[in-house]
Amino acid sequence: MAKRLGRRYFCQPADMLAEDLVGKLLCRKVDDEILRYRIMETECYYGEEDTACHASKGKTERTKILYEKGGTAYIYICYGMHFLFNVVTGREGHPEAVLIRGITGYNGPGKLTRIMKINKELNGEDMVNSDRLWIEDDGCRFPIRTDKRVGIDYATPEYRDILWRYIADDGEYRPAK
DNA sequence: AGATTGATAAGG
DNA sequence: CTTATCAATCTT
Repeated sequence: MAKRLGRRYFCQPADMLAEDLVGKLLCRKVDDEILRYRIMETECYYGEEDTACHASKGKTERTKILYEKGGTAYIYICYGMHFLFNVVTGREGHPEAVLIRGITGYNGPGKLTRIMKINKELNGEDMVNSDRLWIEDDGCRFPIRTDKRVGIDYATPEYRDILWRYIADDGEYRPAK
């Protein structure tokens, strides 16, 4: 039986959640229709000290969402044309989040937001209470492999090379790139 | 390898 | 105000 993830869950550290969210069901309701897709790939962004994290330059109009409580949706436009979707994690006041990079059938962070109609309207949505966007656990588990994060060459070496990308390794899923 | 696309953040 | 940059994707 699938159960919805609550506040306690989202308040765990981002590196733990990034790994644990692989296999969970990302749920989106639009026009009384519920879309459910399984999360197959994530990345962890952790704190102002993580030079790949948007919050590494401190709190701004855009990044203030990262400082919200765990379970908040952080959505922003990348390269002028793609929405990228993150789940804020950890304790309120500490900027950390998990980027959802892939779901079954649609690999790539900009593709899944298009398919699931996730847009900037949902930036700041509280996924613990929302009836538009939430995550469920139906008990599904995958073996996980890790890799370096994608597209963050601007980060300092110790954070550029850290293995904070988590990929479902079920022999089926093939990540983009 | 190149085009696309517009928000964001920093600088004058 | 201007400008460079960007957690990507598609086409050639």
